[in-house]
Amino acid sequence: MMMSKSIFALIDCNNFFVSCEQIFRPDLEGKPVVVLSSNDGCVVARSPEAKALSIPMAAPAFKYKEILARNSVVQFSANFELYGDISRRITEILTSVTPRLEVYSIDESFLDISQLDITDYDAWGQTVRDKIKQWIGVNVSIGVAPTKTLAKLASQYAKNKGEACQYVRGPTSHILQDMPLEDVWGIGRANAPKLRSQGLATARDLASLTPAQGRQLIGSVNGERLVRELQGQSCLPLERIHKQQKMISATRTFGEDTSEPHVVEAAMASFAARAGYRLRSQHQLASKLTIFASSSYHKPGYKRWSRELLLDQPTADTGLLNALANKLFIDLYDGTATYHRAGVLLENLSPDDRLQTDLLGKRNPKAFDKSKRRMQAIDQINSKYGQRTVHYSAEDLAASWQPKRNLRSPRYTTVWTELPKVQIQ
DNA sequence: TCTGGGGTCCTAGGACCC
DNA sequence: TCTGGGGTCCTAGGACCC
Repeated sequence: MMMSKSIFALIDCNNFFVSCEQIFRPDLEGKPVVVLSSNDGCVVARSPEAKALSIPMAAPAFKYKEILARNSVVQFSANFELYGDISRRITEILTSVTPRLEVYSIDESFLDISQLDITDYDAWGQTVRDKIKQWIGVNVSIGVAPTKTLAKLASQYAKNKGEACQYVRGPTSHILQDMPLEDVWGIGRANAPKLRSQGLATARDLASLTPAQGRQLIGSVNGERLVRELQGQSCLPLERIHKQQKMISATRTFGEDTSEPHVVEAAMASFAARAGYRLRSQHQLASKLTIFASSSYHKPGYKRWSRELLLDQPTADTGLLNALANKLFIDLYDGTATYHRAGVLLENLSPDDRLQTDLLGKRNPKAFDKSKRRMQAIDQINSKYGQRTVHYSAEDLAASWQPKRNLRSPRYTTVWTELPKVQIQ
């Protein structure tokens, strides 16, 4: 039997967060623009003009204050409501290209295009790019190859060259020779120097290893898979089925450090509410709850505290999560620490459609149904009238922990009061 | 003064069991 | 000298991704 050869396309949005901001601010086209992480701490997206100023990815904004000011770099606080909505619209277009699609991250999707009748990948890529540019206003770079790892590499190359699409047929492509091994998907900070010390330098060098050497040098099955993928042998299938998440977390660095227990308690209550909401929207229950708090990693005496709890009955009830998180915090609080960051983690997730009854009879289906209805009511009200219309009073104990995002743009597409205004003259 | 947030997977090693 | 061996399960921590 002939196996048809797989062909993947990776569609990668260029400077995605910055591109989203520029959709509604065309006046910023061609200008240096950056988007900052929570608390306006780090640079997480840069326009080409900002990259040209040698502002690195993840640069702490305060260290680059001078450069940002001197070059009139326009700065935004991250606006994830907006980016998520733009991302969803791009996914819609890609789904019309082929339903065989994997949304890999907010700004990247893999398509399985093996079954599409394409004779000229460059022309096909150009069409897809033009459509997304015209309908959404975001530029993408596209890589086409027989494996996901090669498609990643190809799109990276296209982006660097300012081209719409790059096709990589296999490991002998010159593109592998020009690509430093640091840029290969799966080679990170720890492995790159190790490989360099072995005399390896490029993607081509990695592709010339045997799978066994890959396993030995990079470690574990990942190393073996990575080498095979670079050689053109597809090991990473398209993951179409929406996988259930294994963990849900809500964590924040505070707007200002605090020693006040009630401030941290308010934060924990908000984290529990946020995590609980996300748990319910995925129709899951959690039976492990962890809270943590830490001092600043960048100050001497960095310390991290955590407490965890296994529930004998899985839940998605914010009220309960809240109460338990608070109990854990009272146990954790030592009265002397200065807290910089904290969070709530939910694990041991299971589907919420059936509540397993246990032999000891600890589980109470009636209480479970009541909680479920209560949470549904709260979620419905909040989705109709806006986030936090109904919330737990513990969240109101303090607001000073909330991260600063003074430079956030309007949520143009998801909040009525923040719609773009059009002026007709 | 000021350094993000949210994930996944893998492995080593300890606990435990027979 | 020498102290069983083999299996499973769980967790912590590392490495990676965007």
